[in-house]
Amino acid sequence: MKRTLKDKLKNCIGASDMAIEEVLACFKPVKTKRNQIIIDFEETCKYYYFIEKGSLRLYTLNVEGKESSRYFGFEGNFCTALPSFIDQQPAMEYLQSLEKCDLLAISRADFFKMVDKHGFFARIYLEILELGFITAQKRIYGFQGFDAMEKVKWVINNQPKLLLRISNKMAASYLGISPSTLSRIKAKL
Amino acid sequence: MKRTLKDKLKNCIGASDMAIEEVLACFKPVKTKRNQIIIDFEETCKYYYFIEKGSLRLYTLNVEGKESSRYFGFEGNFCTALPSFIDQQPAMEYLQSLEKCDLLAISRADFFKMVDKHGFFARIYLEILELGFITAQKRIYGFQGFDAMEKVKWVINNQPKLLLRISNKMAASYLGISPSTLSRIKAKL
DNA sequence: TCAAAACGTTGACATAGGGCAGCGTTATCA
DNA sequence: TGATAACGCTGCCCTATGTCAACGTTTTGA
Repeated sequence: MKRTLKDKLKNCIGASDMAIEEVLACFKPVKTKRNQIIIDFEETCKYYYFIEKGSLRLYTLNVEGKESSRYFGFEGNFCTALPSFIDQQPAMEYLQSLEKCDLLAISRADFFKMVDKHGFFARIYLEILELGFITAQKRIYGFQGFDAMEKVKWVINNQPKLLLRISNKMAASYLGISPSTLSRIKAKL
Repeated sequence: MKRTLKDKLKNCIGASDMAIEEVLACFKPVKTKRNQIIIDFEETCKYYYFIEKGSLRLYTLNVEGKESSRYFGFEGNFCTALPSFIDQQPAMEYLQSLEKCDLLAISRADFFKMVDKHGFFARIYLEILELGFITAQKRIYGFQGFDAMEKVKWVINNQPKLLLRISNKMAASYLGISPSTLSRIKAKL
């Protein structure tokens, strides 16, 4: 049930068995259906999720109702509407399951309690932030001023799993191009 | 000389005068000319900079030599090629002064020493990362699938100082539109 | 297991915005 | 402070990509 998360924690330097058990105990199992909205647009995010099985997507809708995806999470990833989780404002985005998922949820209070109490968990949080920041910067540079073809190539190089596991429609909304354009580009390569 | 930084540190909760002095002592003054390259493309970033006076820009060049800007820092901001500072890879971007600047530089070693030693400084680092992450996410959502006009409006709302202090050319390279388009849009508003 | 809905692909068409050039204004630094 | 270079604005033209529609295929869940 918590196999994947436990393995992940065990790989941390300086994490005693007892500390790991204490952290693990904070995570409660949550099962979702396919296409279930886990965090709604107006909602304030209360949990951090770990994906034991399945996949999640973070996306938002612009004024005309067009989707824009910013993150896809798979087995072994942490995932939540982080800006909202951090400063407790309405998420202004959706967290959605793409398949049936086995998630593990930790409440915000428990999360920051563990961050304060256990150095190894604080380091996990720091690494999530560092990695999130770096990925976002790369994506900004990787997309800015490139045409559709180059963006697709960028994703193939930087997140090869993505185009394989995600529908065309969603990948297009991640790339910021229309599904037809993505389809045409795929045909050329 | 370190007036602005000192004031900033004094506003931190749980920062004793002694701890503040110890942190301050790690920052060495650096003066720059206008348009000086502070971190070069291939360089690995060794310092974190605090801006006492002046302004900085982070940008990169794509294959065709086109500029893409991702951050503008002003008085009171911290600024560095953070991805490179974190994982000690070549920056793949430039840090440039936009005016004569008074900077304060802390070495990577000292920086992380202070993060480990002083809770209040660790919190500053965490806040930089959290804010950087949140800003990057907002920018991704704010730019994705919007036309040039809407992007300009977005920046006016979210970073009002930017268009006032930055040249058209650089603002355009931040927005991912051409200077001519930015010019035309400004004429309409 | 099958009907209905969602999705992917492709063609025709429309358009936002890029590139370039010319001109006047502003900024730079020797 | 003045010569030179950089910048901002605007008109013209052109291309990449969005929109829409049609059609066949795949997926879904009752």
